[in-house]
Amino acid sequence: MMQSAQVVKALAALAQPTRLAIYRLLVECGPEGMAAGQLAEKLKVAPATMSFHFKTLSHAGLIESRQEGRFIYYAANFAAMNGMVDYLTENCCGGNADACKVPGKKC
Amino acid sequence: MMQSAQVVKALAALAQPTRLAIYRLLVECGPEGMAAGQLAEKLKVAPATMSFHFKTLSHAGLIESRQEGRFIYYAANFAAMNGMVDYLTENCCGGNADACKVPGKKC
DNA sequence: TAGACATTTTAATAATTGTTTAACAATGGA
DNA sequence: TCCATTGTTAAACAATTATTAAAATGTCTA
Repeated sequence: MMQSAQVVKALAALAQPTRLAIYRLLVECGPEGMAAGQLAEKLKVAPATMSFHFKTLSHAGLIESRQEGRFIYYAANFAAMNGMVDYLTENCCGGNADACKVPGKKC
Repeated sequence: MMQSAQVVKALAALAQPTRLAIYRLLVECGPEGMAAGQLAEKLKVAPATMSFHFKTLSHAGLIESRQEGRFIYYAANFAAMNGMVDYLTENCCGGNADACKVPGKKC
C-alpha cells in the first residue's frame, strides 16, 4: 500500500491545470504514450515549462518515459493512479462493507 | 461531469498531509462524520489550523458540515471524490474498451 | 564531424500556501 | 445573564511553486 507522503506527492502533481491536462491526454493515449513535443504543441505550452511539469509528474510516479530516437515518449502509469485512489477510499466506513452507509458504494 | 478547475481544486485540497489525514478519517467515519474538535485531537493539530483546512476541503466540495449543538460535524462527500476520479480516468485509451491496452483495466 | 532537432537544466522572479497567535462569534448550562 | 466550551476569522511571516529566458545536453542525418 502507498504511503501518505507518496500520495500527497501524486495529488500535488495533478493539482495544477497544465499537469492535469497532460495527465488526461496521456490517459487517453494509453500505454503507448505521446512524445513530449507533441504534448507541448497540443497544450500550447512552452517546452521548458512542459519539462518542469513532466519532472513533477515523473517524480510522483504518475507518468513514465522512454526514449525513441530523438523523441521522449511519456505515458501514464495507471497502477500509480489506482494506488492513489485506493489510499483515498481505504477503510471506508470502518472497512465493514455491510455497515457502509455511503449510498451505492458498499466500500 | 466535473470541470478541470473544480478537479484541480479538489486535488489541491487533498495534496497536503494534514488535509489528506482529515479526509481519510472522515472516509472511515462514513456519512455521520466527526466533530471538528475530535478530529483536531486525533490529529494533534491546533484548532485554527484545522479550521483553515476544513475551509479548503469544504470549498473544494470534498467535505460537508452540519451543526449539532455546540459541535460542528464534518463528513466526507463521496460523490465529489467519485467525480474527481472519473475525471482523471475519463476517455481512457480513447474511450474504446476493446482497444484498452492497460493491463487488467478495460477502461 | 557538423548541423539541425528534441528536450532538459539553470537561474531569477512573481505568486501561492501553511502555520501561528490573538481576537472574535455562537451555543448551551448554571 | 454569565461563563465555559466549541469553533472560526484576521494578520503576519516563512516556505513552496510556476513561469520565463538562456544555455546546455543528447540524438540523428548528411
